Amino acid sequence: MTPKQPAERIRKSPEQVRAAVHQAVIDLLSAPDGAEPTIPAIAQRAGVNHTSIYRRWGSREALLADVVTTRLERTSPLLDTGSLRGDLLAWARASVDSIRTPEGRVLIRAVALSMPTDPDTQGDREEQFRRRVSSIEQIRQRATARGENPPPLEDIFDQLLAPFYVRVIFGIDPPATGYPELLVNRLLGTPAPPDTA
Amino acid sequence: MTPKQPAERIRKSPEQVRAAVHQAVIDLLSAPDGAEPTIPAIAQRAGVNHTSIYRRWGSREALLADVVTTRLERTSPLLDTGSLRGDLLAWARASVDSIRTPEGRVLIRAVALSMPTDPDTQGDREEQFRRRVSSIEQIRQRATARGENPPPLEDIFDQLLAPFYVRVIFGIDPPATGYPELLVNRLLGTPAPPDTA
DNA sequence: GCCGGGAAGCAAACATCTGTGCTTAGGATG
DNA sequence: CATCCTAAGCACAGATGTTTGCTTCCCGGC
Repeated sequence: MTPKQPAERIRKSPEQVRAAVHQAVIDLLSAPDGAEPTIPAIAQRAGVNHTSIYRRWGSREALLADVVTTRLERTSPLLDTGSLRGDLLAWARASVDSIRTPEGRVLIRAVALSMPTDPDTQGDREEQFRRRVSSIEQIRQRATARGENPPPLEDIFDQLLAPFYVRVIFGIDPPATGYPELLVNRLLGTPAPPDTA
Repeated sequence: MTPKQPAERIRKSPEQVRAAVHQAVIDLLSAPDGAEPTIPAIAQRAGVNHTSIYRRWGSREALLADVVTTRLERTSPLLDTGSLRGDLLAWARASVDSIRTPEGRVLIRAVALSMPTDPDTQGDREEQFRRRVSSIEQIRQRATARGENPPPLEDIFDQLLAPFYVRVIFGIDPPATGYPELLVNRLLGTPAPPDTA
């Protein structure tokens, strides 16, 4: 039996709870059987009482959404390279790098899984969708401001975003080299190479 | 209150149970909150005892997989049009039609959701994946036999399959007209238009 | 330094899901 | 037509997840 010192009984601050729970969610989504972790399991892993989670987030769905959006918003540097092609390439490269990590895959998957199908939450779904494509939208707007003529959002969605998501879902690794370039070239056409292809 | 005749107490035959349960799964996946239905809920909806489901399928995952594969295998006519482009177009049209129906969306979504992430079931995942792309593979093989030179599976996957899945997941309807043609043209190149570009 | 709001922790009730032993209907076989 | 075997239904028990009432601590303002 574990020695139980009375001093162990320290209460975590709200911020500590938040951080611990978020990390636990990521860990549990990444590591074990890939199944959606239960709230008691998350609580135990985070070392917090499960009631804290229930009271704070209310449901596992809300918790998952919170974790995912928090993490995703943290990883969007979205650098301005000065051209539409450059921006899209940078974005695609960042995405490919992301889905090469377990956490990245987990987040993408969680986004997909947390998208509800029912008409009730149509608003939520659109909100989620807009969040997910907001970087793309910014890239498009910048391009337009520059006088470039970016493809419609739907085209970028189909050709750039979709392959990432579906590969993550099916567990198909992206090609080892040149994948971002391949996708962007497909989308924009091959860029009149100055020397070689 | 519903009139409860004692004659209601009829036992369903195994085949009736199977059909009722399958239908209940589809209904529950389609209709209510889109969440994954529980076995008791499925049993109630199907009008069978939940133990019958537990004993027969063992787990909800297995049940879902059974329903999905059964349904999907039923809807794959896969006609031979005589050319790679024609076959792909037919496939894409069938897919678009499919994801315009609630049941089609539900099935796609269920496939995506049931794909496990963990390395333990790597075999299962590849099996599932192969099942899902088997029609594509057949189309490719037929094309090769004809002397045509079909694109690699991965390209078809990225450009034809991926948009369907991701649109279903995010709830984005495909363009009203010309979508299958658009995707196939992107994949194969525009087919030497006789009049205009 | 005292007080009050907010949130974490605890325990226990509550609901729900999962699984088991048993009975019995229904169909196949002889 | 009698019998056997499979699987459905029933009742109940065990496990797990969810929720609530209450206490205690931390962190502000006064």
